[in-house]
Amino acid sequence: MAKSTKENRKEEILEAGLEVFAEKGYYNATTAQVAEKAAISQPYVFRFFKTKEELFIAALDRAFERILQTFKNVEAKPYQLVAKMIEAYEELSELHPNEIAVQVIGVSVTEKPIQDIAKKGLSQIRRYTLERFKAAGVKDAEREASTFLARGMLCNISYFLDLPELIDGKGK
Amino acid sequence: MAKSTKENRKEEILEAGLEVFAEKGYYNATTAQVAEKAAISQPYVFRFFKTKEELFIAALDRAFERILQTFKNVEAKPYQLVAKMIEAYEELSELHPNEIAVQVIGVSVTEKPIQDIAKKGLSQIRRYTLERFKAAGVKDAEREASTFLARGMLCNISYFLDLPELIDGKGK
DNA sequence: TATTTTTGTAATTGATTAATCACTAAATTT
DNA sequence: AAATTTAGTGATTAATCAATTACAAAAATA
Repeated sequence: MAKSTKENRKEEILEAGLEVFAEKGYYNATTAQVAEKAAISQPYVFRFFKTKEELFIAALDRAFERILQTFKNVEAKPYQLVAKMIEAYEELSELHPNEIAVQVIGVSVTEKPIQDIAKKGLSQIRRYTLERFKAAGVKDAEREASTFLARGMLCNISYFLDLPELIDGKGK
Repeated sequence: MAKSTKENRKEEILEAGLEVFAEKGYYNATTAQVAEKAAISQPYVFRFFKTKEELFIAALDRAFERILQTFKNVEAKPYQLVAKMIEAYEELSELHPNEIAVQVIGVSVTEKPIQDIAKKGLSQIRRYTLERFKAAGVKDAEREASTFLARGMLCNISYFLDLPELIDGKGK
């Protein structure tokens, strides 16, 4: 059985944070709830993250990092690239639903340092997708990339609000 | 010069609320800031809206109501329907930027009564758009409607985050 | 085994803010 | 002009919570 190292503890708290933030949002989540989920005392959270904001940033950053990495791992022949990327996204959102929720939440938080992470995340995804589309010879790559991003965000929202009707069931 | 009737006052507070919420988000907006912008005392806000939540709901509801109405007012021949609707949306977002911001904010607030308004608003827009597209004989109307909604939401986010690069400059 | 470092908690604080209360002045009605 | 309703404010409260402090026990080290 693995011993609870320092990094290990930090990871547990981050994971607890993801859960609580996903459920309650940034402002309604309390550090006490995070602590409880991580099975430690409330003040101990601050030994690993200086502020609640810093903890949320770590969570948001992970969410964006993972989705970008997921896209980078997609291998596909040009003609099936878009389909494969959608597939990768769908897989990820089943595997890490909390990270999806945190993305939605992060976008409308007004604290500057958090907003900056959200901006960076969205920018990177958009940039990477565009490059990939271009390289695959996708027609009208600019538009396809922003539509791809847009539909992805709407999926996230639809998941977060529990409003499945927002997206069309049967894909094109 | 128009006298300040009761309805008039309520309207002023709602307008002030829209401004403050758009700038600070739901949780960071204080009723004192709303009051200041409306040039009244903080407690007086509560004579018109029982709670801060109720004020936000009124603001969010107005935002969704306006966008739906805007779409309903669009007249266009079938082949130019989509273009006209995009045009209408763009006009509206220049005319009422605060309502756009409030839509983004409303989507990730976790208070149930607020979330319900957001769900209703999105649902209605999606439903109406779909009907309209179908009636105009748009091919693959389901998909076009959700793409339309998705791109609209991404526009809102891109506006709220001040991240214009998210959407492709030159429309197709 | 004495000392220091690490891991952890209980108790407290300090700031914030929605909402209420207690009240006054001005209109309006009788 | 007395009585009542309407419009409005200053002061207060009650709750919440992020963050700090002060401490204790266990582990590691000398």
